[in-house]
Amino acid sequence: MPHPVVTRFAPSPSGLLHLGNVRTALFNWLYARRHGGRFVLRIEDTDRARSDEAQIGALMAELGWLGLDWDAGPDREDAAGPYRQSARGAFYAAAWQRLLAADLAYPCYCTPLELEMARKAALSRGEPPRYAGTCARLDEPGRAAREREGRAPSLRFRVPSGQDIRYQDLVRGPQRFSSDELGDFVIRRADGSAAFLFCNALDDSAMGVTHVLRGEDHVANTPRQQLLVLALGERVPAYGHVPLLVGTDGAPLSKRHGSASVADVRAAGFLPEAVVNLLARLGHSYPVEGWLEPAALIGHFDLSALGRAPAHFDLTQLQYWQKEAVRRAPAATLEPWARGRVPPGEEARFIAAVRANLTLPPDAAEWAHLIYGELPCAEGAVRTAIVEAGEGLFAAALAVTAERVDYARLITALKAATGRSGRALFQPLRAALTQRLDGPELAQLIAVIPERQIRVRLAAARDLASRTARHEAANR
RNA sequence: GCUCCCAUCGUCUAGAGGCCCAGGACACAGCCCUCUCAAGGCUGGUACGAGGGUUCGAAUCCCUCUGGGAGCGCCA
Repeated sequence: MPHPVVTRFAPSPSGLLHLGNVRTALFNWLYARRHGGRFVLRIEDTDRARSDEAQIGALMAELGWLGLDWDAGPDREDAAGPYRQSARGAFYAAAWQRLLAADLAYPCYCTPLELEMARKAALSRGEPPRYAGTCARLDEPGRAAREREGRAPSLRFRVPSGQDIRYQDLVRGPQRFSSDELGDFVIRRADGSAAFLFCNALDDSAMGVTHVLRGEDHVANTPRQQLLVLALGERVPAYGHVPLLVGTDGAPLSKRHGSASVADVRAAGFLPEAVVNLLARLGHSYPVEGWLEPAALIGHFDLSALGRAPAHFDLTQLQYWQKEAVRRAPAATLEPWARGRVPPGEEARFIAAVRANLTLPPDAAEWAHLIYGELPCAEGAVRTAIVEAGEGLFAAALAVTAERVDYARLITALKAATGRSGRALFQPLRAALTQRLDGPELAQLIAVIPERQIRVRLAAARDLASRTARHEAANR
């Protein structure tokens, strides 16, 4: 095994973990696991102002929640670390020195304002707004003069001219760029911090990353990063660019599409397995339909099955996978949905009774109320069902349940007493006991509704039916 | 403004010149099963963005248009 696969996820800890980002993280993870390789987590926190420890913790918690485990990362350091860029200053400084010494980089004294004006000017001339190379040929006196003006320089990489850069994109196939389309780019900001293009590429090489799957917004970065890595004499990883995730309307996925971040879907109560089953198929097709356990997700993952068109994230698809996930979830996963809403100790029995009717936690809350709560007076179709059945049914039911509640005994007795069966029997009973016409099997429900509530509800139904009957008789 | 990429049912997708008047899944509708809902089973409608080529033959190849996405930063 000459080249063990190493992939990575390199988020910047600013803001929430976006679904589009985790999808690329997932692809990298799947690819590494598929090939028995390593998956590493690197925190890109060079931009100090935008990062904080709490965010890093949250980010790791969310990845872990999804089941994406990493072999090395900020909490699992190894020889290739440190895995947070804020701790890699010395390493970057050494690289800048080497580039400077070889004249492959130069200080740039242009101010943000000057650059902005140059960009606008280029744009109005119909040219791409790339760096013009103003400081590229500055000699020592020129630099000294600018230093005296108090300008803090950034450091730019000197992009060679007239070079052809080609690479084989893992998902887009052969790519070709001319270095002349690339402006000299900043590798160290004026404040001394490392710029993305630079530290991202450098760290990938230093950490032995062999395959980089990332969003297609990085395609144009690839030739720059290759040039840079090559200039430093390091190894270049293979790159694959996956299309971005968009909302149902085709616009980039954002808040207004509902759930756009891992935090959102998690807060809504979606299970990680559901999220992963969906994400793994957005822009990637599996040869098998239906639910896949992590091992199968890994086993069937295939780079050549990655698509090149933007994929739409659709909440109704997530709902479907969620139902599948709930169906398979161990009781312990679902019990928290019940906690605090059902009598202590009843969680397991409650979940067992209603799980087929659950998709998200609010469903559990609703059923908990219908089962254990005080129900108001019946209305609408529920009321009609009760009234239509008549007082006798409920009176008989109360008689049979006076001592204890036994489902089989109750049904048998009611069939005998009323001559009713099937829908004519169950529907009014269901209506009286849950105030719903749909729901889990009655046997299941009766097993969890407290006996006292059963009698209260049956009595309420009986009274409602008799009151209505008298009322109608009086009106006649 | 310039450059690059993409384009099959509402959505996820299969399809790499004849196997496709386009297959599967989700969603939707109907039926069956069933005390109801869900699940399950069956059935149905809905798509190759448009126009030109190439070819005996095109969803598949080429061109134009249209639509979408991305990039051109001291943002990552």
